[in-house]
Amino acid sequence: MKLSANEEYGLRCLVRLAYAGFEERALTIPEISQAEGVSPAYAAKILRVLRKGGFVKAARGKEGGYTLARPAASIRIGDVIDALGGRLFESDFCDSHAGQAPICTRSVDCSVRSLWRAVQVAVDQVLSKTTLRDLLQNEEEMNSWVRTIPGANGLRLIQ
Amino acid sequence: MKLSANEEYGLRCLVRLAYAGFEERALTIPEISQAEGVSPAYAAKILRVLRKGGFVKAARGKEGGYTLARPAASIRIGDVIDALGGRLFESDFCDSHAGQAPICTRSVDCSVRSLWRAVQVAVDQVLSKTTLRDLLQNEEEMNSWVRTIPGANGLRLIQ
DNA sequence: CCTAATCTATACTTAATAGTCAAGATTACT
DNA sequence: AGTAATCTTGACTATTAAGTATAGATTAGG
Ligand code: FES
Ligand code: FES
Repeated sequence: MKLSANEEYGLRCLVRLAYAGFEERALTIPEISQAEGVSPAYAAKILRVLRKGGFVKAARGKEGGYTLARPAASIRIGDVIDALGGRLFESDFCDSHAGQAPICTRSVDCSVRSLWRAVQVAVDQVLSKTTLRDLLQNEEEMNSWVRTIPGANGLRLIQ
Repeated sequence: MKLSANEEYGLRCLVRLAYAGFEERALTIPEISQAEGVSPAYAAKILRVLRKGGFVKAARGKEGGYTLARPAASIRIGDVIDALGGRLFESDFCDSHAGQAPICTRSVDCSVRSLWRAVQVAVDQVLSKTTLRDLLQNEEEMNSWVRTIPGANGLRLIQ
């Protein structure tokens, strides 16, 4: 249960593109690569995932580059993370972790499964209510905003 | 951001040991291995992590086996998951994902970091309030119980 | 039409996780 | 003491994720 590199870099790239969108500007792979400190080839690989997910669009050739495919406010971070790193508790998780048994021997009635669902719901609670637009604020604004998420009341962000 | 195999199997083993504990019974590696459908060698590897984490204790030799190191009610699932799979948003995550730059170029004021913290808190909200004891109920009881977690009110478990 | 700047696709290498294997150490029982 | 059942350890292999390399396709502008 760890954030993946794809999730981290992918989201950072999107935020950058959203900012560039304010000035109607496209960003090229070299630009993004340098801004995030990753290799151009790796940036390209990440951008491809974002393009296939429908979050950004690309223009080729001179004067080309990447822009958001739709307004930042309509891009749910939950969807972005799904595209970049899959779900925490995939629907086939129990099937694929059944070892040699046909399925978790407790599968008809499994409290562990119930716990994973609860964790997944808790994560979705935050991610599905956050849009790319919400990430275009400074950290402090973001901290207060996140506390207003219903179901996440009382979250304490001091770590 | 995916559950790891260690987390899944480790937690399942622990639940099994908790049930065996009701009858003051130790479970051997072959027993656990067969019950969970994984190889004995793999079960041994997982049990080792749990032992090093202080959740189970082992007795060697004939009549040996594994038992819980302390009462199920005092084993926080959050701690177990930390031992088995690390944290979602490790404290050095941003440092180790800075690419060639010394750190995320937005690091003094990063809304993405704030989001990751919020997700981590949401996960902790569930896991730190759940003990192994809570997992010793059937799935339905577990579903209702999980809804009572403060801060997770209104969670909907239908997936 | 040619060129330079750009994205695209696939294959490759490296690192991390998942899972196996084999040799050793401890204990109960006879 | 001897034996069989048990855990312990470290090294090994396989699979997946992270990151690189290279050749090709598209476009603006001269
Ligand atoms: S059904 Fe998935 S852990 Fe039991
Ligand atoms: S500081 Fe971690 S993503 Fe910006």
